[in-house]
Amino acid sequence: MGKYHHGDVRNVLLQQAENILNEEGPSGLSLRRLARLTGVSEAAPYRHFDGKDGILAAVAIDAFERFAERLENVAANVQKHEERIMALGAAYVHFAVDFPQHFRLIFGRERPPLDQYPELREAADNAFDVLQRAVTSVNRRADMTLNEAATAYNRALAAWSRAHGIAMLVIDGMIVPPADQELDDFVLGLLAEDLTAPENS
Amino acid sequence: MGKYHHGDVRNVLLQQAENILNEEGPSGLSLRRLARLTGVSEAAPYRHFDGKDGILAAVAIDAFERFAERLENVAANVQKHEERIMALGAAYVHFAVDFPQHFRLIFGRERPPLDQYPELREAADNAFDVLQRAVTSVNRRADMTLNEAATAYNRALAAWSRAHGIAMLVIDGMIVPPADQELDDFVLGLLAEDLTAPENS
DNA sequence: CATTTATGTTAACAACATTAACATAGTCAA
DNA sequence: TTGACTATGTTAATGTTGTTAACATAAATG
Repeated sequence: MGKYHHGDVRNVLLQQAENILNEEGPSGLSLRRLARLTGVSEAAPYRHFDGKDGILAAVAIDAFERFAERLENVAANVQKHEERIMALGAAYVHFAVDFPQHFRLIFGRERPPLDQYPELREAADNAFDVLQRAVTSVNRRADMTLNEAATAYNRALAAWSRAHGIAMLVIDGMIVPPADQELDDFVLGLLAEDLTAPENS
Repeated sequence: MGKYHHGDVRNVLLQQAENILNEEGPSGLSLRRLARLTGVSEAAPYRHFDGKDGILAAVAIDAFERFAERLENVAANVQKHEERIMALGAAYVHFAVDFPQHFRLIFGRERPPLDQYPELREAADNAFDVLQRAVTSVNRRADMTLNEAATAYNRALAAWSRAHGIAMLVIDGMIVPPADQELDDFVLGLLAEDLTAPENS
């Protein structure tokens, strides 16, 4: 009775899952509803994914890849070290603003456990490697002292956490970027603030 | 048959809910299990809370209050402006590390909508006011130019987002604070990094 | 062509949030 | 005190969820 091979059911499910996720977040994504919307029986998704976590993992992998791609592009196109750090931070936040649910998924606790999905772990490691490499590359020289290396590492962490904090607070609506300014400029301004500088900047 | 008035059921439920939340996060908190663990019927919680969101709201209010309390203490006890910003950032992260689930609850998307729980909104506003006020108080002088005021505001945002980013990445396990260093010192170091400074700091 | 595998189905299960219908303890006015 | 009202408890029901089992058929493979 049922139609078989309506096309690439797996991809249709995945695409539909991304749509739902974008609008309602991971908790609003119900497997049964997903199946219904896709026009397939309620148990069909289990033939293509390892349950709900499996679908979330697939979406997260996709998100990690797009995320890494963007960062790589930016890192490759900005030569000067300081500028590259800044540009990466801006791109980081920009991605979060463009795909807030995906961003939350890859960082939040609804992300399926990395050790249960090797491809997910790989995608995650790759994205963070891109980030870390791009930030520390210039600093990592053979003749660095231990202290200098530690400093370079701290810089990477500082840059990363700043971008992450801005991203989170913006997509949570706690920080509202000014309407009369480009998002990137706003982010660059925040990243460049030096809290130890005198007050009259 | 059933015992009535086992004591303060509302508070027992709330306490139990906090326990469960600490161990398993908001998704692991099931109303029915909560009721069972509390030794009360499965519908009883609905007499004391507005469903699951109601319980989460109550927990979140509690968390906001503890959070604000800590920040207020720190702000009141540190006089120098730069030092206060830093100390607040450290306290911010420290709270997140001490109560990761509560921190996630008050910032994440599982937090019940503020406009449905006025007390929750009040608690949230209060916490952020404490933060904002403590960071900008010294800068906000009557004779400030518009530009100076904007700068002060940006500083507050920068401080906030940095602390938030560190907090998030640490409790998500993406950043692992060195074991041989006090958490506060580690955080202070990251907060003080100036990304625009020359590389050999 | 026969068999195996991939992919679909329906039906069932247990857990969940929520609500309705009902019962009793505590409170308070008459 | 008594009688009504309210607060707080109960059980039972509804509808949704994730997941699995039992079954059916298309596609691939020998």
